[in-house]
Amino acid sequence: MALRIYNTMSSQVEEFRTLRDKEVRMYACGPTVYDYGHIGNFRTFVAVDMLQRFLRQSGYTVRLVMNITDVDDKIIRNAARDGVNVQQYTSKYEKAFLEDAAMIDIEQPKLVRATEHISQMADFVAKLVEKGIAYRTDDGSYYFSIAKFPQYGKLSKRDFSGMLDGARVDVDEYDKDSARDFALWKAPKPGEASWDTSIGPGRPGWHLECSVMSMQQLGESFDLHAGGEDLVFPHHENEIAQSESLTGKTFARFWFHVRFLLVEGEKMSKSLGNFYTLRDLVLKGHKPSSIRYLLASVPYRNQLNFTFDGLKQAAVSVERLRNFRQRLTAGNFPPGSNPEMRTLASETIERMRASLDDDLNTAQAQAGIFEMVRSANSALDSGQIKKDDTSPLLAAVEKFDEIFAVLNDDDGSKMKQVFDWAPTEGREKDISAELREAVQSGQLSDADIENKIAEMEAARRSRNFKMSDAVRAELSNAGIVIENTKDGVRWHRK
RNA sequence: GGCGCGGUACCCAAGUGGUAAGGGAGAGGUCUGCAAAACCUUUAUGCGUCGGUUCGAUUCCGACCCGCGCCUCCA
Repeated sequence: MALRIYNTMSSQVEEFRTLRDKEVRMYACGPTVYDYGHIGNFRTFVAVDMLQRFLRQSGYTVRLVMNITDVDDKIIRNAARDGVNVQQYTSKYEKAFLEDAAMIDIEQPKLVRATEHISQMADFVAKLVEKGIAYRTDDGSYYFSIAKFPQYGKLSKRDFSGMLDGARVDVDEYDKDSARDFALWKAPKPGEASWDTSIGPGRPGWHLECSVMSMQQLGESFDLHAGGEDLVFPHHENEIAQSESLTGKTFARFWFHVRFLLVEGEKMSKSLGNFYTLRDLVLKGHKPSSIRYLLASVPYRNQLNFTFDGLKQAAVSVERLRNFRQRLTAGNFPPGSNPEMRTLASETIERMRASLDDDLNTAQAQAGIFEMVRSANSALDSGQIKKDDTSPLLAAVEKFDEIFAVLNDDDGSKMKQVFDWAPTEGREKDISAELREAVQSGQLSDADIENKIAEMEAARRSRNFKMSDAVRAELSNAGIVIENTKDGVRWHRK
């Protein structure tokens, strides 16, 4: 069995194959850093992250490159509005993006920035001009002539043959030859960022950076190119046109596109009031792990309906997995082993792998781990788990978390970062009671908590339940949950 | 209008030509000083509607209804 994955280019699920044996070279279209990232952005990035993680788990070496678009119309406009230069403007949001990505455990890829590749982009345009594929207009802009690339439209399955007729107009026109020709390079406008290059002053068109940087980092042909579904056209179509007409080689073999999500059943938009950045959700008191879990729980090609109810459900699901892991690590078990548990663990690992091999069916992989958790909890209750059984079961949990990455119990410290950030943007008023509580629970050190628990246990031994309940309530208010079990006290942060 | 995706229980959401995974929520129970965790039972004769193919369809085909996406540098 091997990974089978949907390829937008062929419109079908294909067996994933690499150009170089066990090495995967992939490129993901990253953020345009003009604002804080929203959960739609992060759905895509989480999906790419899980793909990357699963490829590693499957034995591949993965080289993932992601671009940061740090110059475009919105950036130029907003920077001007704020009275800062482009670099000052984007560095703030790039930093925020990286913090956010780390908050939901996205492994940081190799990052490349558009503004650091301006001269390479200009050279790229010059080569296209030499080949007669690109042309310059009188204002100093450069366009790609789609008439010179007959396969144009092959990714998005569009027929541009009608458009090609329009390309017969006089090349000396001021404007584009054809309405569909796209800008490779934009001539400078007053007050806009501009670079002096071998092809003249100006700034790059959006599509160019991805062609230039991906090929520089990964070679003229590489394995997989990823992004949100909206990028299929025109962005990725244009990247293919530029790249393949220059090299004559297949640009990327697999095209991986993540479907847009819905929020409370509707398209996320500012006008509908259902537009949320990652930080908005944390301010409301939601844990990063809940957010990641929810984003990860619907297979990437399906529409995901992101709801606050779903976020609560995700938190409970994560809690269930964490509790299970804690039961296994903290419990005392009699020596020996129960062969059924070893079988259960290996079957679960196999099932998760098969599910993910099937075009990253994350929902099925989750079903697999939960079925194991129920069976094993049942065995735990009836004392059928022996000392040697914990490690295979925990290994299955680890396999799951290598991909899903939601079991690390560090939500408190991550939420603290957002808590500390809020006042710097005048958003103190948006800090919810839930966030305050979560941050508070992070204030108590493990040692503080252990001391309180010792106090409580002493009270319970002397059957001073009033005292015991008081300590429980105190810890509960501080965001700490105490569980008394026959194997002793377990605790965790809410 | 063109191209594409989807409609599964109270909610989220897999899946299959042979009779519906998983999670949450609800109800009942076991355990329990309290609390929590966990387990057991239970909740879709039903998978948008109507036809068709088939021994048999939720799964294939057709029509229709509804939702969504791209066609505008929104992931």
